[in-house]
Amino acid sequence: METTRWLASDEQRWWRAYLRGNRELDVALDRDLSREGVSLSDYELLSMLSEAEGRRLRMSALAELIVQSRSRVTHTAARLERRGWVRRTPALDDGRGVVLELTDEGLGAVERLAAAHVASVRRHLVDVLTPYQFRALGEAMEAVRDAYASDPTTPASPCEPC
Amino acid sequence: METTRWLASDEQRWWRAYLRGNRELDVALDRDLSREGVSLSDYELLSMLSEAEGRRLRMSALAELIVQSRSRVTHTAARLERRGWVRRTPALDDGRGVVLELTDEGLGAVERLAAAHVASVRRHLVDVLTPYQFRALGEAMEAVRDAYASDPTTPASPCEPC
DNA sequence: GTGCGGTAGTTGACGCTTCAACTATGCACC
DNA sequence: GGTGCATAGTTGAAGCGTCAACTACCGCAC
Repeated sequence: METTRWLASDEQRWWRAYLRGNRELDVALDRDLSREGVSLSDYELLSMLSEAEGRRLRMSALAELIVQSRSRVTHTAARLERRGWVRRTPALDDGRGVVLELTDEGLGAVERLAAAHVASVRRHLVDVLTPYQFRALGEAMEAVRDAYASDPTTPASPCEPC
Repeated sequence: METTRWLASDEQRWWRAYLRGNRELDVALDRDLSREGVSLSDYELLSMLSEAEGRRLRMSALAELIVQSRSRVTHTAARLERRGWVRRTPALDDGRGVVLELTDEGLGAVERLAAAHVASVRRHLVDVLTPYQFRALGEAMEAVRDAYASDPTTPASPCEPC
């Protein structure tokens, strides 16, 4: 057992800032969206669909895009289907697959929600940073995102040493 | 109704990077901790307690520190109490108050968890950034955090126009 | 010292997320 | 062409988080 490399005091400070800022941003965005009757994760799903070609995506592609389990996407899609915003159709090229499609009603909803959401993102994130800070934040998070993708312990890999 | 100021393409890109990177980091940290039998939010509560003077904190102080509702903290504390890691005692100076205290067993748990958690934070965040990037991330998130604190629509303010 | 509004914390019900088990299909190899 | 293993998606139960209602207490005003 090797000794732990603890965080230096600056590292600690930034890590804490990340934890708190992130949590607060999440709370604020979710609160703003919930006034419109959807959660942030509902919105993420809908907005990915709205941008997809033909406003349709495979369930698993959707799951990966929004970084959620397939099970969660199934449940969320079921809820959104009950609201008439989304429709499930079998995938033509793969008998196991399901394609989720945004209905016209769903598209209307996304468009309405998007305006509120963008304002919220601006208010709680973009506008509180200098353009330079925002860019630095974005680039750092790109590095985090890409590291995850190439992480061998990510669920995608079924067994470690193969 | 005013027209929406949409995100410019760079802004969009960084915002998306933030969303995904953040989600993936969350998933990774939570997965690593869950192997030790606790969730990230359990850990945050425990670690705040472990650093507090006398390893004790008022419920509401704890709630604010980890940016969670008092109700959630009550539930989490109840679960941790069942595991023998924390103890609830009445606050001496305020008949309404409850002080949550980390037990010796709880302290042992935090110390064990901390090593694993720090390694996880390093692996998924600190080590994938240059020191300069990490600092920029931390400073940006400090700005986000501080903006939230001074936001008049934050739950702290009981009524809007007063 | 009574009334009143505000704060601290809890509770239980409901809704969302997770997890493990399951069905069904695809794909490779013999 | 059948066996075996992987992938796609669903299901239901259990756990966690949220919300509104509730108790109990504080502190001030009168």
